[in-house]
Amino acid sequence: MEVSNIRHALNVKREDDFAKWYQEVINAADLAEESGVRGCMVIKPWGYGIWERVQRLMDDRIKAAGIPNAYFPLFIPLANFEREADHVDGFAKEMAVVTHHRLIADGEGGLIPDPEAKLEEPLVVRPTSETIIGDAMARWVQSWRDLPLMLNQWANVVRWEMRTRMFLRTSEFLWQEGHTAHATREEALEETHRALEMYRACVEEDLAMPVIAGEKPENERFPGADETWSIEAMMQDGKALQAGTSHYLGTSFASAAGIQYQDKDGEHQLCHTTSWGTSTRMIGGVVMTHGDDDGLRVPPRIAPHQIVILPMLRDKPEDEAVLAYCEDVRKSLSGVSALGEPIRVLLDKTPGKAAAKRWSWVKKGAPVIVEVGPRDMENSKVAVLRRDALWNMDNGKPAMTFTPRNEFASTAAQLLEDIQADLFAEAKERRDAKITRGMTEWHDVVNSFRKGGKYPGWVEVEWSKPNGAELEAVVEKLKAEKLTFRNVPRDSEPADGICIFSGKPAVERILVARAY
RNA sequence: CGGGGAGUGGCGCAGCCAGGUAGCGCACCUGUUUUGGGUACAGGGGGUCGGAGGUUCGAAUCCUCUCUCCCCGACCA
Repeated sequence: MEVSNIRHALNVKREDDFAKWYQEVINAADLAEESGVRGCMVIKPWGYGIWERVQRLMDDRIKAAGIPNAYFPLFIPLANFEREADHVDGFAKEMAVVTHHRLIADGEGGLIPDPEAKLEEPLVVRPTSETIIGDAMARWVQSWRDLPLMLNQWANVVRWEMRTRMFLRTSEFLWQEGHTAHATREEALEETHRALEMYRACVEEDLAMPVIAGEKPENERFPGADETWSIEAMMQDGKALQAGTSHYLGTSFASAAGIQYQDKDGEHQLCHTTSWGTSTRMIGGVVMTHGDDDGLRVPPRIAPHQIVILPMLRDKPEDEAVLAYCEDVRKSLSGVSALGEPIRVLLDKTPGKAAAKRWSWVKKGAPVIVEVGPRDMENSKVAVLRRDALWNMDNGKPAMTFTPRNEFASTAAQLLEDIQADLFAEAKERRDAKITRGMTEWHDVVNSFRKGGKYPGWVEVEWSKPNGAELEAVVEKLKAEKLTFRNVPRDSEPADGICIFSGKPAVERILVARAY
């Protein structure tokens, strides 16, 4: 299919070593780097710019749902976690704790925490904010008129993970956490689903990453939640990535924090709460969904620069004219909107060889690269390179299209919309081809993962949704094959067969996959 | 935390086993060359070898401790 003389921008190909390729893209695209602090990364401008775009688009959706932002403390009193037993069980093993508030010299040129300055009560660096936001909600909710109470926070959180991976699992990460309190279970569930749907829309429409929304089985629930829902994306190696979660917390957190209200009859009632979050992990998902052997491909909606204009400067007198021509091209785009927003154009005047700059933008994944040389100027044209269709398969060279300059401005919006749509379609097609349905024997599932090639994808099976010891046994069975349950797809067909694990009548269909 | 691997100029690596103050490719700087485009040649700048301690006349090379990263496992919204 692919001509062999293509000289790709990366040294590692996806099919040769996916993990190494992932690292290389993050490097080559200038997204982030190691910080020297265990499990923590430095997010570089291009990576952070993408995050800011994601943040903006998600925040718009949250605000459109009528949920305002607020900010709560980074430090949470230890005692807060002791109130909800399941919650503390879930997070105890991975909490960073502040125990002192002062340093003193150790006498050997170093510094140590001052034993005299030990905190009465240790403070936990938030791994999530249910407990501290719950405190506030308890104060803020008195009457049924105060409900629903809906809040969102953009923040950093810390979870002391054993093994970290850039963007996918870092000790500190950036995220958004929504927290709501409602009068009834029905309203809280409705909010849980509204948040889930908001995530699905944002990730599919903005990040161009196809996901499957559904409910997590009991063993995968958020600590303390009654129901956990997720959106699951398939990476190019067939593994699953949880890209967002939404939880119905029942009344357990309300009970722990005392979030209650007086209803119209004057009776005290516990609130039903929800929480939901998405994080910088989504950036890792974008890399593993849209990246290729030449680096990253950023979907136009989340690209900090959608079009990069590259003047072919050669330290010659005509450089000035080329630059002026590029300025004109940029100006011609200034009134143009694409995908509902003013188009974002960068004229890259930084010194350096034009060819090297071109490849750096290819690796970063700018959706459209426009090259302009003296000859283009002479012909009133621009050379357009689509990052999502980089190569001319006939000659193995970059697929440049020479477009009349006045035509380019009028077609740019459509071009970006096409790229956004094509990236999504490509990812969706790849994913759908890798989901297997209809298996009724467990050993067939095992074989499909063992022998189904390098990247076997997912399998959807029917099961009887057991709990307790029976569920544990099933989870162990999965574990033995390095498999996990992902979710029960929201819109899957009803079950009509038997449980693949027990042979009992099945009650639903559930996705099984290897996961990040 | 268990097993394995690795940390040498910006990036990728060699040197280490048989210790004598560092080398290659890319990138970078200067000049020339080339000019529908990841050109070529010549010259040049930059590192004290993750960190600390030890052995030694002398350590990137040997020993001890420690930090960090990668892979597998365990663990994990």
